[in-house]
Amino acid sequence: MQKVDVYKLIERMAALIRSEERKRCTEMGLQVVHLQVMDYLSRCNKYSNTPVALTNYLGMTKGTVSQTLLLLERKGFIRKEADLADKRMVHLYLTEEGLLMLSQAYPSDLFSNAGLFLEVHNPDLTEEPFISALTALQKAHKSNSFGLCKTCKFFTHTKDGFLCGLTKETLTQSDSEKICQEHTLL
Amino acid sequence: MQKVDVYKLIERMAALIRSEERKRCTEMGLQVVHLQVMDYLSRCNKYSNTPVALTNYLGMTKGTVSQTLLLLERKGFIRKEADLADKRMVHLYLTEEGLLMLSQAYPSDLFSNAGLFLEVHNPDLTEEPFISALTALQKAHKSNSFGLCKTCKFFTHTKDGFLCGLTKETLTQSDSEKICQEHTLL
DNA sequence: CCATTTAGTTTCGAATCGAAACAGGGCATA
DNA sequence: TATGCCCTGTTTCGATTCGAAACTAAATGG
Repeated sequence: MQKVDVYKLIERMAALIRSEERKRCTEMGLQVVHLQVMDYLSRCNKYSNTPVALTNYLGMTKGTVSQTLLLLERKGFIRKEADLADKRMVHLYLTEEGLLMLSQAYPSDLFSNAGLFLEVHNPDLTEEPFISALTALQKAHKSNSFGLCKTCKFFTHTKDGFLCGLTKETLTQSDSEKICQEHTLL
Repeated sequence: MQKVDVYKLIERMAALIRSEERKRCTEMGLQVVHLQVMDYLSRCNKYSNTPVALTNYLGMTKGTVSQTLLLLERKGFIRKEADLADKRMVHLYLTEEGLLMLSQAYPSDLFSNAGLFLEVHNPDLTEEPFISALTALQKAHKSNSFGLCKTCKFFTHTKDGFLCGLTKETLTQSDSEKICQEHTLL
């Protein structure tokens, strides 16, 4: 089998998801980028909630990201906080309103319905092939892979929890399941 | 296993693909929507190359699609042709320049590199789980599923080829492997 | 034959988007 | 400590996207 075909299938799924997202966003008076930003902020860890990380994640220019963040802040969906150590940096947080809006605009019923179909028609389907496909894609992606913290090569177990080998900080269970901009495979 | 998690993985792949697409488009002086439109036109069949189909496929309003098409036409990437039977309808075609631009902007090396990784690290990976996931997503998607012609319930085999049960027209091999806006499962 | 639906365009104002210039903090090195 | 470079983020500009709504014209269906 041509392994490229797998990604054709994934692209088609991505197109369907995108279309659903767009319709949702239009109903809520949002742009698709807004949803992407808020979704990212809800799933990234404390090292990755900065405008630069967003710039890399979305593949846009920093000027554009700056504009979008300005608007989201005006609308009250996100909040900026200066970094105490490095005064150049800014950390972004979803507000209560932002979280609410995200939960309404996110097409979770599309996924849960599709999940139900799978449950019924393909009960022995496992996550493994999808994890393999994601890992391969992350490796092929030239810039950052934006993977989950716990799948990073700097992630280690210690006697009382988890540790990031890059920042030497201890991590909580929740930290370890979030997206990190420093994520590196192998 | 929660089958919803499969779609979390797919979403992450979609985000990586999107980011790569955006960077490619920026380099080529395109908007992401332009690539999406041209990619769709290169993969849809003769029933589905109209502005309305694009509107449904992308989930945008028809006014926006009309604008985008105007620009792509000005740039010489697409060509419009009036439908002979129904004078309200317009058919869209990629020009030579459009095809060339598409082949340059499309992140095919990302997919072929990822495919190579899979070839090496997961040689017994099959397409089946991905097909199942796509089918489930198409069923869960409220509006059109935009699937391949040959997976449609109106698609039938005849003694000298293929037939669309909806239009009663015979189909070529190439037709049967393209995206159709009338695609219906089951 | 007339009302309704459908395909597509036009117009408007807000927002996106990339490019480029800018401000200012960190940091290395001389 | 001073200089220069890199990094993070903002601002400004003009072209384009985007949705909403009004519009034209062709098909459809009583």
